[in-house]
Amino acid sequence: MSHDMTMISARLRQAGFRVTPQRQLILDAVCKLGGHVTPESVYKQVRSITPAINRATVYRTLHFLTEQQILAEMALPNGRTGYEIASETPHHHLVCRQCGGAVEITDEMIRPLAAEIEAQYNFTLDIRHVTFWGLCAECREEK
Amino acid sequence: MSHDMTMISARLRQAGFRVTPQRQLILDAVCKLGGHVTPESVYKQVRSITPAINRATVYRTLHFLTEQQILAEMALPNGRTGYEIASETPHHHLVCRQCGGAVEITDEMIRPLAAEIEAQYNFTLDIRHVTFWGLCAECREEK
DNA sequence: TTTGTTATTGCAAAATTTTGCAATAAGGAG
DNA sequence: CTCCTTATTGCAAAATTTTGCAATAACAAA
Repeated sequence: MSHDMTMISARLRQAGFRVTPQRQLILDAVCKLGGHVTPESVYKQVRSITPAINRATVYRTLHFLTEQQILAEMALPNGRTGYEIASETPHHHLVCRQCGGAVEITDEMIRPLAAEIEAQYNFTLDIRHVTFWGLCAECREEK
Repeated sequence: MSHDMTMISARLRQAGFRVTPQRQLILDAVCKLGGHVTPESVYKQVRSITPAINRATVYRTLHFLTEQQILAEMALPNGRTGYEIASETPHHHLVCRQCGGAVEITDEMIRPLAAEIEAQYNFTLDIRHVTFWGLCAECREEK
């Protein structure tokens, strides 16, 4: 999953935000690294390209891009926060609290629940990413 | 929702853990404060009773009690982690990303999804607490 | 009660993340 | 191309959270 910078730039400017070199570098880094990245891994990756970036900017930009739905935030097994490129078709994770392994599940799976919540609580779900915890098959056997 | 210290003590000792004054104080504090507490609010509460406790112990104990399913961990609107007494009947939260308000939803609601995930992925869900994000009715109107 | 094992704590330092504020620079208007 | 407004960054300090290790103290067994 990659990113279309032209599209994204237009969207951001449209909304009154600015497209800075830092934001581009950070987004590139997330793509380059692929999968689930941490603020620290992004910082290191960007740093390997240029020293012209501050750690605080990485944190702030990661939050920002998440709000803009360009990235998705996710709970990592160690209790920290990870990020990934937000795909148009959202997906969710089953994380094993024993081995830390993660399995993806499709959005269709939780759609019925989303609809019910919406109807019953008049609450507009914004399920870009949900993490469920549990035990994977292997770890369960070991017990 | 309160806690039965006798019961809990037995359970912990049974599993080879120890029942220390710190753990009791922290559990008391969570109950006394009620609802969703933060590590800092627990620390302050305990401190107001006795200075005999360290901040690191609060963090470690909160984690520990969560693993023991005596507490439940939850994502707070500001991105930090909160805790609450784990009720026998688990429940989940809808958190509004605009106003930060939280609504509880019952476990029955997500049970069907849990069953499907279990069947399809052979993954034992451990849904003690799930947080869904979105927009509450009021905040949606304001847009 | 006393003793021995080892889970737990306190402490101090490191690691991670957030925040206020002045300086900088993106990008729309002229 | 130049100017202006103000969104964004860098910096430094604060706040939050985790971790290694030696000292302490639960509690099971004798």
